[in-house]
This record gives sequence, C-alpha cells and structure tokens, in this order.
Amino acid sequence: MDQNSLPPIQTTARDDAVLKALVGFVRAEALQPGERLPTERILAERLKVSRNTVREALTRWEGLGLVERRQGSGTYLKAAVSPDMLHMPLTLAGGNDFTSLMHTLEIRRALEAEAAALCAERASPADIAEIERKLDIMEQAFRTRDGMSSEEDWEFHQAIYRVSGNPLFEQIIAAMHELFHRFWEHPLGVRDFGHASFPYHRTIYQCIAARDPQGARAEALKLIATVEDDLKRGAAKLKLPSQT
Amino acid sequence: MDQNSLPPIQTTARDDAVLKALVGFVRAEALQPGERLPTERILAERLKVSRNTVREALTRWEGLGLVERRQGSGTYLKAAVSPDMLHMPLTLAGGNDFTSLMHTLEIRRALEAEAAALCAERASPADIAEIERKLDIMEQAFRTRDGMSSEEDWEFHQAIYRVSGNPLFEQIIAAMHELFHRFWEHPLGVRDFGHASFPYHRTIYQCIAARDPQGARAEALKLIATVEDDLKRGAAKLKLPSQT
DNA sequence: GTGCAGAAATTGGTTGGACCATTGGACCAC
DNA sequence: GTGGTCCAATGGTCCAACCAATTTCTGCAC
Repeated sequence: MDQNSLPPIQTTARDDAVLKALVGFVRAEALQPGERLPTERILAERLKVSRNTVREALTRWEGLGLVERRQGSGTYLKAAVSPDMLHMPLTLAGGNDFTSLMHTLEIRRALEAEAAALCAERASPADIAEIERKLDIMEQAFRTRDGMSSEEDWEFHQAIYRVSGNPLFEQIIAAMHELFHRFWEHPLGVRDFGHASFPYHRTIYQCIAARDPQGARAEALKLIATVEDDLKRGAAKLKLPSQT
Repeated sequence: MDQNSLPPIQTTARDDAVLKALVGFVRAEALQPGERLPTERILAERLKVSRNTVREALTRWEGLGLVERRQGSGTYLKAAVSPDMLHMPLTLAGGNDFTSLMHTLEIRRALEAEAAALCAERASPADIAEIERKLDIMEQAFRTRDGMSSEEDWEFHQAIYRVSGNPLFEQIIAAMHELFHRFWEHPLGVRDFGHASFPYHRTIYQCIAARDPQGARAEALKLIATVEDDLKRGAAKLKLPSQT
C-alpha cells in the first residue's frame, strides 16, 4: 500500500474530509467492490483524526450501502465510489399492511418490466449465458425443493438487473426486496406461493435471448401479475386488513 | 437443506435498538418535523448506552435525511418517522455525465409508464377532470411561453402519480426530479428541449380518460423516448463524455 | 424598564484510551 | 484430515474529557 495515498487531512468538517480522503484512496489503490479497505485504526492514524471520527464517516457510507463492516474481519467495499457521487436517500413511509405491500409490488412491476426490456436490448452473449445459468439453477432448485427457490429466484432477477446496465434497478428493487421479505417469509398461508410465476422466468429469458424487448417487458408484467394474484389470495385467506 | 431454516443469528444491534427506541419516543411524544429531540447526553443516559452509540445511530438518521444536527443547538426532526419505514439510499456514480442522466431517465420511464397505466385503471371522473385541467394549463403555458412549461409539465405528471393511488411513484420520481434538475436547468444546449414530448401529454390523457391502461403505458413510453432523444442530441452537441 | 455586550451554560463535534465480541488463521493432539 | 485451542487482528462499545458553535442568562449603561 502506498502511504502517500492517505495524506493527513486539514480543517474542520472532519468526517466529510475523511470520506473525501477515502474516495481518493479507493481510486488511488483501484479498489474493487468486495475488497477490504484499511482498518479503522490505520485510517485514524494516517488521517490524523480520532478513530471515532473515522467510524462516523464509515457509518455514513455504511448507511448508503457503499461499504459493509464485519466485526473481527474488516470493512469491505460494496460498490464503486467516485468523487462526484450523488446520494439520494429515500425513506418511504411503508407499512406492513396489505395496501403498502401492493404498492411496493407496483413499483417492482414497473422496474422489473423496464429492466427486462433493457436487458433484452443490451445483453451480450456472455450475459445471456450467465442469465441462463441462473435460470437453470433456479429451476433445478424449484423442482428438488418443490417450489422453495426464493434465493435462487432472487439471483436470477438480480442477474437481469445487472445486465440491464443500470445499477439503479438493483439498488431500488433490493431495498424493496428487504421490505417485501418481512412479510414473505411466511407465504401468507398460500401453500404454493410463487408456483404460478415459475414458467414466466423461462419465457422472460427466451425473450431476452431473442433480443425482444417488448416481449420481455410483457412477460415480466405477467410474472408480477401472478405474484399479485397470489398475494391477494393470501390476503383474502388471512382476512388481512386492507388498511393500517 | 432449506437455507431459510438457518438464518444468521442476531447478536448485537445496539444502534439499531437505539433507533427503534427513538422511533417509539417520537411517536409517544408526537414530535412533529422541526421539533427538537433530546440531547445526545440525555439519550445516552436514558437508554443506558454510551454517547458514542447514540451518535452512531443519529449519524445514520442524519444520512437518511430524517434528522438535522446543529452544533450548540440540538438535533431536530426533519421528517415524519414510523416504525416500518423503508429506506432506499440511492447513490448514482458520476453526477453530471451523460450515462448517469440516462440511468435516471430509464427509471423514470419505467415508473412513468406504470403510473400512467394504473392511473387509467383507477381514475375517477373527478380525477380525470383534474388531470385535464392540469393538461390545459400546461398546454396554455407551452403556447404562450413557447415551450418553457417545465413547471406546469411537472404538475401534470404529479397529478397522474397521485391518481395512480400509489404514493411511492410520486416520492421516488420527485426525488429523481430534483436530482435531474441540477443539470437540467440548462437544457443541454438543445433549444427546443421538450418540444417533441409535448403532444404525448394529451395522448396519455386521452388513454387515461378512455380507461386504456395499455395505451397509456405505451404513450408514456413514447414520451420518455422523445426526452431521451433530446438528451442524446444535446450530449452529442456538447460532446459530453459518455463515461466518467 | 430597555438594550446590549459579555459571561455562562448548553449542545453537538472530536479526541484518546480502554475493554469486549467476533473472526480467522496458526498450531496441535488425535 | 478432523476437531480442538489459542491468539492476534478488527469492528463494537464505553468512558471521560475537551473543543466549537449556539443559546441563554446576567449585569451594566442609559
């Protein structure tokens, strides 16, 4: 590690300066997502600030999803950083009621359709192969575990978001995914939850492989529609309140 | 083995607990945005945690825009909080390059299309009348000011988001709108920026009035497509870098 | 009483040092 | 190999100060 890439900082606005210095460091060292950055103690020493200040700065980055801290292990880069990043922290007054869940699904439907369409436009042969691989894994898991393939299912969708070439898709949907799963852990009493959506994964893939954006968009819409139907059936069964 | 049957164990989550307690406090005291919440020292004492831990928690809230800290004065609530907020920190790399702008536009295209479709499904006669009113105002402004109708244009779209019945559309797009306008104030040197999109506002309205979700979706896609074209022309003129 | 300058208290920001809990590797007995 | 134990490294928490900005109070001049 080049020690000159971590010069001491100068004035007030300490933690901002720490982050700025850290951006410079990441670029100087060409750190990639997944790599570990220096320990808090080293950063504090090099930047001539207290470790608490370093921690406040890293806490902000962690909140933005730029970094992940693992106790006993280190702090790891989670996304690419650049000097002119724009942060748009969006907090939605979501609820645990059925209505809010449907609202998130409507957003997901919009993004899923667009991502699939963009994916069909832009996928390289290697991308298509990668998506097919995820699809095979998912279908395999679906058959052997009789429908419980949520993890593999999610990876399939993530692959599509990535190939869409627009990182915002993954960021937004990942945030909603977490909310969704607070509810989804127990499939709302619907035994075969998600079964209906299964075939559409392959049809989406086929449209992508055939470079058919409109088709991919349409199939993605159908997929989410089946999830919405499942959700409605589950809500009806549980007599879930439709309002908070 | 079902991976879900062995979730990661939850050990320590001090600052999360602090935030949870703080949510409870805000609700118990019915604090409104703008009001001051207890000092860090008091929070630390009451919650039986160190002040550092309180600060890390507040730093996270500050990063999310929920709270504002003023040295010497106090910490003030900036937005309403609820126990089940959904946090969506979006960071887009490279603020003013063409690629990032296109990324935000792709998200907007997805949401705009879906909002228009939902709007066509759900609009009441009163809603339709309201949208038409906004449309008339926009068209009037467009004609008298020769294309400079961004404010009225925005209100027309907002009306559609509202009628869609899903508040998330407006929240997400509003956040991106602000971001977008930091660079959009000057229409990238394209003199008639936005002109091409003008007729589609009325066609979208007509589809909504005719309760035609598919048509509304298609027209919304066309509208954004014209904006994308304008943007590309502007980028070509300015020789804007397509990468960071 | 009023107005205002300066002192004092309040509050977030920073520091340095200490200890705890977890992680992951090294090492060892089996 | 396998399974333990130990140990150093690292993030998480705590404490007790002090600094810097702000607010509030005090007391004096008028």
